[in-house]
Amino acid sequence: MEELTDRQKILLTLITHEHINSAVPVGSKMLVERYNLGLSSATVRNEMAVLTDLGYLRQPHTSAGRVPTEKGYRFFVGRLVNEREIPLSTRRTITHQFYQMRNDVEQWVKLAGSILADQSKAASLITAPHPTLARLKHVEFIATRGRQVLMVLVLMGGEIRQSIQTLSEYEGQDRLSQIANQITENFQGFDVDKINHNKDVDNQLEIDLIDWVITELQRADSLVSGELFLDGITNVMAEPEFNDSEEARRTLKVLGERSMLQDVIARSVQNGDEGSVQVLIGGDGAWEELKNCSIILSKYGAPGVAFGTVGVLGPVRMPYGQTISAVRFMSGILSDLVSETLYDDQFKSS
Amino acid sequence: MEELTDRQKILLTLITHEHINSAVPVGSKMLVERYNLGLSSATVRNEMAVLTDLGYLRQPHTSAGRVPTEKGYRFFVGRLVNEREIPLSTRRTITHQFYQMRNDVEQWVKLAGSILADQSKAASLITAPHPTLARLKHVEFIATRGRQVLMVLVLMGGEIRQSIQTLSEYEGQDRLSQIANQITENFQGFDVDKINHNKDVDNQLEIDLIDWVITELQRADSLVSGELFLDGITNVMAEPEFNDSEEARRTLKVLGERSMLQDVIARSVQNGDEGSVQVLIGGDGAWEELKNCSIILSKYGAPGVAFGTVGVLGPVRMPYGQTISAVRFMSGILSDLVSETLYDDQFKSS
DNA sequence: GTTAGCACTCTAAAAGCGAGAGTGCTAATT
DNA sequence: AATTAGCACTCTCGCTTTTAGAGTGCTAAC
Repeated sequence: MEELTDRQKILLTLITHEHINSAVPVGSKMLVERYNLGLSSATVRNEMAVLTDLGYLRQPHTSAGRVPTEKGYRFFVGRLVNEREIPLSTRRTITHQFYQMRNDVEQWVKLAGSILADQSKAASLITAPHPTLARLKHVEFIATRGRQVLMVLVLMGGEIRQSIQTLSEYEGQDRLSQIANQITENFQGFDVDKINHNKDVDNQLEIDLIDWVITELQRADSLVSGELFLDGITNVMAEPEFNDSEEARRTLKVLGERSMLQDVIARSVQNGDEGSVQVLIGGDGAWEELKNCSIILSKYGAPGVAFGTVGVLGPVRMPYGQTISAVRFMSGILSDLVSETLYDDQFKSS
Repeated sequence: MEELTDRQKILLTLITHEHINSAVPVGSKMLVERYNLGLSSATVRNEMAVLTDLGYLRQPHTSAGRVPTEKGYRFFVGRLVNEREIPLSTRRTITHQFYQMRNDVEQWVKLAGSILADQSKAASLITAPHPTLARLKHVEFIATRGRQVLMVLVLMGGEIRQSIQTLSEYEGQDRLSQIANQITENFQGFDVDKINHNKDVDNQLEIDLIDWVITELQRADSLVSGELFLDGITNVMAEPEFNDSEEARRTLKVLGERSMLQDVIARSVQNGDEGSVQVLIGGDGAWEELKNCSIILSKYGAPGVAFGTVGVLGPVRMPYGQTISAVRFMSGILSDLVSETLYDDQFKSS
C-alpha cells in the first residue's frame, strides 16, 4: 500500500474536518480559500485525485466535491490528537451530579446516558455494570402461595436478581427463612465453584434450594453485560443525513431491536481494555444496517469486579474529537463510581 | 347541533374507512364506484359539503377529496361495531405463550408489548401492574459496607423495591436481620396506615428502620403506575404520514421522552374503568405534540389488587376496529394473569 | 330530492432551463 | 519535476413551466 505524503495527510484531515462540519461534499477551491493554504486549487485537485484512487475519498457523482470514505474516516480518527476536552466547569458540574446519588446504580446509568446524549448530541448507549464473577451476598426465600416460592438473590456489587419456583412440597416461611440464613452465612462471598465445593448437606430441600441459588448465579455469569439503556435517539434523527426517511427508518430499527446493539457491544467488551475507546465506523463492514452510523464505545469498571460499556451512536459524519473525549470522560466517571462503590463489597469477604 | 341523516352517517363512515385504508383524500366519484352506492357522485358531493360544514370532514385544499377531521374520527370510532376480532387460533397461541411463563411479571409485560406491537402494527405502551395500596410482604436489611445498608422490600403482589441508606451508627448483620424478621412478622400484609397504628417500639434503631419501610411504602403508593415499556416504534414510523421527516421527529420525540406519555396514561388510569377501552384521537386537543397520533388505552388488573395500563400509539389514520380489539384482548389476558397470580397474595394475609 | 353536465381549481409529477460549483486535462511556468 | 493558470465539460440544485388527472361547486334539467 502506498504511503501518504505529509501534504496528503494534511489535506485528507482538512477535508474530513470540513465535511464533518458542513455535511456537504467539499471542493478544491473552497478548501483553498477557507484554509488559506499556500496552494492553488489545481494542486489540491491533483492530490484529491490521488487520495480518491487510494480509497480515502470518493465523489458522490462526477463533478461533485469529495467526501471521506470509511477508510478516510478511519485515517482521520487514527490521527486525531486535539480531542476537544469538555470545559472544566462543565466537568465539575457533571461529576457533582453523580455524587449526589452515589447509591443507586440504575440511577447512575440513566443519568450518564442522559448527560452523554446531551454532550455528544447523539444517541447514548450504556450497559449497567455487570460483575465479572457472580458471588453470593445474601439470599432470601419468600413463600408466596401454595408451594410457590420467590427467591431474592443479592449479589456482591448490589445487583438483585429474583426468580420464582414451585417446590415439590409445601414448606413454611420459617423453615425457608432458616435455610436462607444458613446459606447466606455459609456461602457469603462465594462464587459458583466455591459453593459447589463446599456444599455438604443431605437434606433434600436444602440441596434443592442451594442448587437453585447456583443456577441463578450461573445465569448471572452467562450474561455478557448488564441491562442496556438508550437515550437521545432524537438527537441522531435530527442530523441531516436522516432527512431521507428510508435511512432514518433503517437506523431506527437498529436502535429499536436491542439484540444487534447487544452483539456489537458484546464484541467490544471482549476485545477492549477498560478505559480505551473503540471507534466503529460505518458498521465496520460487519453490520450492513449500520452503514451510515458510527459507534464509539468504551468499557468501564474495575478489574476483577464489574464491567459495563458506555458509548455513543451517531452518523458516520460525527465530531469524533468531541465525542471520543465525552465518552472517555464518562467512562472515567463510571469507572470511579464502580471502584468506589462496588470494590470493597466485592473483596471484603472473599 | 345538527343531527345527521342516516345516509350522512353511512357516507361519513365509508369515507373514514376508505381513508384509513388508502391514506389519501377520498373523492366522490371514486367512492360511488368502489362501493356501488345507488347514488350519483353529485349527490355524494352535496352530502360531503354538508358534512364539511358540520366539521366532520375537511379538504386539504380546494378541489381535493375529503379527509375526516378529529370530530369525524370520533364519530367513526363511536359507531364502530364490527371490531375485527383476532382469529381464535391466534388468540390461543398468544394465550399459550403467557402461560409458559406465568412467573415473572416483567416478562409478561414485555411479551405483551411485543405481541401487541406486532398485532396492531403500531407502537405499544404498557405499564407494569402497580398495587392500588402498597402492603408489606417481606423486608430484609443487608449491611453493605460501613454504616451503609441496603433494604430489599417485597410488596404484596411481588413487586420488589430497593433502597440504600446510611445509618447513624454501625449495626451488625445479625441485628439487622433480626429486626427485619420482626418487622416482617409483625407487619406482614399491612399498609402504611396500619403499620403506623401498630408500631410501638422504643428502640431508636427499630424506629428508624420501620420509618424507612414506611417511607418506601409511601413512595410506592405515590407512583401512579408501574414502569413504562415501549415496543414497535418502528411500526409507527413505517406509516406514510411520517415520510415527512419533520413530523416523524416530532412524534419520535414524544415517544422518547417518557414523561408526556406518563401524563397521558396517568389521566387514563384515573378516568377509566378496568376493561373499558379509551381512544384519544389527535391528542384530544390537550397534547399539541400528538396532533397526528391516536392513542388507544385500556386499564387492566384486578379491583383492589393492582392495575396497569396497556395500549398502542399510532397515526390518527389507524385501523381502529382491529386495534381496539387487540388492545381489549391483551387487557383481558393481563387482567387474568394479575388476578390469578397476584390476587391470593394480596388478600391472604390482610 | 337527485343527477347530468360543465367550467374551474389545484396538485403532483414530468420536463425544461440556467447558474454555480466542481472536475480533469493540457500547456505554460517556476 | 512540481505547480499552476486556463478552459471545456459535467452534474446537481433550484426554479419555472407544462400537462394530466382528479375533484369540486354550481346550474339546470329530471
